[in-house]
Amino acid sequence: MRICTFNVNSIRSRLEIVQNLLKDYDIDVICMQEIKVDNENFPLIDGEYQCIIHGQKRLHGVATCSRYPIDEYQNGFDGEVSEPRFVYTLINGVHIINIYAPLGDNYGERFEYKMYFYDKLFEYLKKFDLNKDKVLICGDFNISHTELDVWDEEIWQGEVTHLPEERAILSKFLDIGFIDVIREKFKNEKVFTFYDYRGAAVYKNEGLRLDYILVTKPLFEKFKDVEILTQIRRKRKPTPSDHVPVIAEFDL
DNA sequence: ATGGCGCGGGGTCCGCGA
Repeated sequence: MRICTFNVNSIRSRLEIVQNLLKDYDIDVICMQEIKVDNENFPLIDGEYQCIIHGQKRLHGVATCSRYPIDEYQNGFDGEVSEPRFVYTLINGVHIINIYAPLGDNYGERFEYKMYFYDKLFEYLKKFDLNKDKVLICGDFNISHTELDVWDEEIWQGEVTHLPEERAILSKFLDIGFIDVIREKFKNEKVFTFYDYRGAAVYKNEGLRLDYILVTKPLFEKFKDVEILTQIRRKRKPTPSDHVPVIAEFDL
């Protein structure tokens, strides 16, 4: 089973890239973030895939598309009426949570909303037995966990995505039993999943790792490999997203 | 590609992203 997470920065602008990705990398499930479209106008990516969409006009939005049957789903947290940033699906026995976390800011209103978002997520996780269930959380967390996740630790010290409270949230996922499969593979190596469009960041390797695939131990036992498709970000045509697709493979 | 941001809304700029 091959699961991809990809912040597409508009699905309508990235349709060709996504379609080629599904085909070239034999993807079973794709979790997309920042689709930037309402549910009605979400394009058909491939007739083989069924999509659970949580979108709105212009900003944010997530969608999970699968060529395996989707046995259960929920788009949006319980009672959530604000920004569309969450889709849950149950696919092939794996509880897949697709998130687009708010960016936040330096201790202003958006910082509070980011903390609120993660509170809601941890609340949602209480319905699972993390020691027994196969749970996968993936997406754009908008957090760079450690110095290995930023291209320049000094520059990013005290900046949004790398604030102590944000880094602590990522550590909390690990504390309650999740495993960061990218970090598991690239133990002491700087690897990035985001490069700002501005300032030629990708050509200078000035990246951040903001995207994660976190899995519980029962699923980690089936983990085979993870790939970060940086080459797609480096191409000029078709215009890439500022984020990089990441694919994890499981023996399921 | 020898450089350097891209997206959607209803637009010929603005707000947003990180």
